[in-house]
Amino acid sequence: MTQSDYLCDLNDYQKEAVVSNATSLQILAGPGSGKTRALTTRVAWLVKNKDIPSSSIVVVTFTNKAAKELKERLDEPHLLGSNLSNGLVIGTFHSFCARMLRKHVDLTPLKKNFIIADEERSRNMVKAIFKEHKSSLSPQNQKLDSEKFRRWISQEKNKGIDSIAYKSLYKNDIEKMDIARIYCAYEKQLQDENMTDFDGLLLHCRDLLRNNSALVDFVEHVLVDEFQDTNALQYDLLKLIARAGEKSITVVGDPDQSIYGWRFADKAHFVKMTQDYEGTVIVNLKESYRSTKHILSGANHVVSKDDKRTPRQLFTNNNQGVPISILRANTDTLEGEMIANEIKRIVELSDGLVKYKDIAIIIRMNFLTFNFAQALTQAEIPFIVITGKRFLDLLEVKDILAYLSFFYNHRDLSSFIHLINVPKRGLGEISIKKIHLLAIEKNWTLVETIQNIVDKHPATKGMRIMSKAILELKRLLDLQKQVQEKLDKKESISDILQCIVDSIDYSGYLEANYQSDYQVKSANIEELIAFARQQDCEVSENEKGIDALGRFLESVTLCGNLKEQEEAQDGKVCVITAHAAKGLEWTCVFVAGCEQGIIPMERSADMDEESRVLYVAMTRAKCFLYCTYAAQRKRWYGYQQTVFTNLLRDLPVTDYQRQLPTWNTEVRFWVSQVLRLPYKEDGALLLEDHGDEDGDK
DNA sequence: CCGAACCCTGTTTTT
DNA sequence: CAGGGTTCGG
Repeated sequence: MTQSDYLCDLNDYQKEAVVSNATSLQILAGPGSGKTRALTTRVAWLVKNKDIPSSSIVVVTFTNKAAKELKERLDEPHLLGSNLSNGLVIGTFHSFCARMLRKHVDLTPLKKNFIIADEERSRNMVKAIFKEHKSSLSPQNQKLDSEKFRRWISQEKNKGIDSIAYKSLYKNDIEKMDIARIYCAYEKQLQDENMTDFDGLLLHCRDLLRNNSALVDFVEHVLVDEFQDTNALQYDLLKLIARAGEKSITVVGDPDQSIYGWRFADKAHFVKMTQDYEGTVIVNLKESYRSTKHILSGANHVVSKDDKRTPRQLFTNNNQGVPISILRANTDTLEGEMIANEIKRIVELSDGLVKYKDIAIIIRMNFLTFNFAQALTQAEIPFIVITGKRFLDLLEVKDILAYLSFFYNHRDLSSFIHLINVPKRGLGEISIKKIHLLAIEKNWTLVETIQNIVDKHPATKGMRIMSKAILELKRLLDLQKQVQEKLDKKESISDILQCIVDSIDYSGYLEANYQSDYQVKSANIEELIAFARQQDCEVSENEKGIDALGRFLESVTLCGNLKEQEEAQDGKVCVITAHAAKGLEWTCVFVAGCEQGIIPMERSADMDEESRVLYVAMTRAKCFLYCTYAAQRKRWYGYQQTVFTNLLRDLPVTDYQRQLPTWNTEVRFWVSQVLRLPYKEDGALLLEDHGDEDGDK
């Protein structure tokens, strides 16, 4: 078979990974070693050289962003081109599972039109259940808050233990039976409302595949991105999809970048995989193209704190660069100013090499954003804060989505509770409870129940609900019917949203309840409708109506950030958490707040993971890396003394400096080399139109 | 059922 | 200090 030209640009390690015939392959990819390139090229190779139809290839990622990026890369003509890539199954674990469950819903405990409960719903649900069961719990457990229980439940689910299994597993443990009771009640509630949560998608899908293995007959090869982030349940799922080695599996990842332990991810799955799949081949992408030697060496020092770690041989042929700048400020405000000043200096002195968009401030915790947002605003530096807050988590968006959700799934109690007093309708907890209980007793949906209450059905005799409230319920029903009609007529989701917003006079509600934020919130609603309109265009004719609504709700739950990506570049400095920054890179990076208690975080369960978080943050930098800290930081109120992080305290002296990097012709020259930008021999740069050096376009 | 007054706790990271 | 929770009085 002739070597195709798309393999030419690869280095030896990458090539070995791409063309491996192993049925079980691990690609260990350190920061900047061409992970995405190896993965996408391997997919192209499987299709083009091994004649595997693209529809038999499944690519799983953890984030929507990663899925999107892979898809875009594969669409490029020199890899697959959009023709060949079309049939690929590519998406997050959650979207893959959701797709399977919808398609084979009859084989699952879920009912048609099930919806996915996001975290807030799940939280509210557990909170309510906890409250209800509180008195019957052991004294210790009564003192805990519902959030603890939710986490325990989630943990069990991600271990693959469902409520029934949990109950029987711990039937002799009084403390754990408290959890079991809440777990079971929670699951029952989900089922009653025809819902499942994020974890449930995976768990249900596992059961589905376990009992119906033929459903994944179509799969020839499964590829997994960021494998270090897999938890036990996801690992089981992969095993089911790959039929435990019968089909081929390729995983790509980096144990050193495993920073999701708190979400039950376990990098030990790399080892487990070699045990579970005989003849697993491991390829190490040893060359890093991203950072200078100084940065790589400093980062390596940090991650090596973990003595249980297998050492790596990551090297770079990049320039030595300058030592990492470790900068101290007296207060957090001054830290912000210091960074702002340095950003200005870089942009000025780099002579066009480094622009605002090439700079990031990476932080460990979201509450630090405020500090830097303020400093950057004051310095008039354009910036964007990537909060990780999802668009759909905005209250105003949820208000409207609750209506949509309720009209889609008539058993959706949590949406009903959410929407019933937005705007105020004079129904309190008691009335809602009555409606809920009646619905359960008669096995009516909530919509049917309300209908019967309004119609004064004999069974509702004993219900004492205020006449004003009855009137409001009637109006709600009218809206529901109107929406149903629109769905039957297959009208677009955006029109339906608009109809809901108008009919409940939502802007009036916003105006009355939020004086200052009113306009922002209205704009967000506009944004939601615009997003729906965009989705409307992508839906095929025969899928309109109720199914389109289901798809819309699913995509909006599973993919929280609708807009952040595009905004990210655009000539702005980026303020971002280490977790959100994984997979990204900038010419210049400030890792801010390098203090004991912040990095490593005070009550982190796993200190080794903390060093990996810092490792990830540091390895985002290509040319310049600053680690900054403030001797005093505002905590909740008042200032607190801080100390420099232990993780960086013993960096070898050659690896850091306590001053700002110098800029001169020589520096600009090696920077242009590391960035792979065009230059002249004499060091004068050709900077016109070098385009987007991040290479992700 | 609602709002005002009061008490408490307490700052991760996110599909 | 703030935001969520609880209590109490209309």
